[in-house]
This record gives sequence, structure tokens and C-alpha cells, in this order.
Amino acid sequence: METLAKEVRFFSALANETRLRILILLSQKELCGCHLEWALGLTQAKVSRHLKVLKDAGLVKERREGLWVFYSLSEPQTELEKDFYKYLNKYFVDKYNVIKQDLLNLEKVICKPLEQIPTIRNINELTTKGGGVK
Amino acid sequence: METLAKEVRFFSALANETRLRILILLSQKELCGCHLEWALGLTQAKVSRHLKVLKDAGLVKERREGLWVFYSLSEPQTELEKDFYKYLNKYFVDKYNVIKQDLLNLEKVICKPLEQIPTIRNINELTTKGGGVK
DNA sequence: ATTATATAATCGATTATGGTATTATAGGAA
DNA sequence: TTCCTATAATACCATAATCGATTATATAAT
Repeated sequence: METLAKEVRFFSALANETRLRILILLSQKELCGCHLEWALGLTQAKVSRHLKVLKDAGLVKERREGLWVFYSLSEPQTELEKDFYKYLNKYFVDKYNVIKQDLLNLEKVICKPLEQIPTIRNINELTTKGGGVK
Repeated sequence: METLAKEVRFFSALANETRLRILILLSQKELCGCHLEWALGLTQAKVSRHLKVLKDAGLVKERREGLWVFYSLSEPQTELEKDFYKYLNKYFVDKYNVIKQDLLNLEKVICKPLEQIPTIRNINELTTKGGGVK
């Protein structure tokens, strides 16, 4: 290879808070879009767009099952990625309340049947009282 | 801390080929601006701007000595930075010809007295025949 | 003052991001 | 088949950030 484009794409993918939060959630287990929406409190389109960046950078792979697409961390391709995955939790989880809350939200939503997890279509749905899964 | 801003700034700083090349050069030894210009073949303003990003992200520190400012890698502040520094060479140096060439250029320019290393002010100075230090 | 170096300011072009709406896809029911 | 619903992806639009190149200003030492 001639340039550092691959590494730049890797670091670019990590240079965004939402994407870091997604990676941490995916490091727990394979998740579908609706799980991520509710754990992060973000709209479907936003989550989908950030997932695309992660997929293009080779960090995330997907598997479709009926209506749902399940996302998971892909096998690390370089030493750099390997180390990043290894320390993902160590670095972030105990450090930030945002991440702790994401994981709590995930626990709450993960036990629901997929059919009972509605899509978040716009911002207003997030600001309604409660904010959790109905 | 509340958000992942620090980590995002760290990864943003790494998400650029020029800045990765600068970091690799600085991992060799403390260097002044003119060294970096000639090793990278980039203008002074461009090198300076990228150095600012690296400084703002806490990756690089500087020390003035007379006319010249010497840049070096700062002490890693997090586990993440520590690992990155540790693997900087391992990951990039043997992998890319760009980096190899940067290091060769550095060797050529590093032995010159600082007074004999002229500033690169614009692109045309780079495309003149030779391209090395006069 | 001068000289050399570093930084700031500017412009244009490109890219990233967010919000909303729409389309694509899969599957169930009539 | 056709129609409907739910999830996921993308289009559209606006805003913001980034980057390269150049020019101008600031800083330091003599």
C-alpha cells in the first residue's frame, strides 16, 4: 500500500463520540439497530449513518435476520485494531457516566422481544416523558 | 469528566496522514520545525498548523531554544496514548514507503547546522530540481 | 532596526454532521 | 399476486468543520 489511508480511515471512524459509544455497546454483544437506538437515545437515521462509517472502516460487520440487522465488531485486521478492541472497555466504560448509562439502557432494552422495541423516528420521540421503551 | 471529548480529540488528531507522519518523525527524536518541513517536504505553515492540532490534543510539546522551537512527543496521559506511542513504529515504519522516505530525508537534514536549513515558504520551493536541503 | 522562524488570517474546496423525509427491503396477511 | 407494516438505508437540505495554499502578522534573537 502506498499511503496511510487505511489508518486515517480507522482513526477517523473513532473520532466521534457517537461512534465510540456504538463500539462500546457492540463490544458487549451483537446488537440490532433498535437496540442501539434506545441504548444511545438517538434516532434510527443517525445510528444507521454512523454504523455505515464504522462498516466502511471495517470495524463493524452486519448480519440480517428477517426484518432486523444485527451488528457486531468485525475481526481486527491490524495490530492497531486488535489493541483497540482489547482496551475498549478498560479505557472507557469505568470512566464516563455516559457510557455507564448506555449500558444500563442496553440492559433494559435487551431483554425485550424485538417486536416490542419501536423505532425512534425523530427527536420529539426522545424528549417525551419517560424516554424509555414503552 | 462528562463526555468523550478528550478521546475524540485524540483520535481526530491521528486521523490525518501528515500528522501521523509528524508523530513518527518525532518518535525518533526531538525535532525543530525546519527539520519537519524538509523531512516531510511540506511548507512551514502547513507543518505549523498540524503541529498546533497535535499540541492541542496534548500529543506534542515544544521547547524554544533561541530562534528555533523543538517539538517532541509529550508524556502519554492515558493508557490509550501509552499504547499508541508504544506501537507507533511497529505499526507504520516498516509498512509504508512514505514513512521510510521521511526518515531518510530526516537523516539527510538532521546533520546540517540549523542555520543552513532554510524555511519552505511555498510549494514551488519543493518542486525545484533536487528538492533536498541546499 | 535586521533576520529567521512561528503563528494567524484568509479564501476556496471539500468533507462531516444533524434533522427530516423518503426509499429499499423483508415478511405477513388477505 | 397485492397490500400493509416494520426495520434499515439513503436522499435532501442546511450547517459546521476540516484542509490546503497563500499572505500577512507576531515573536525571538542579534
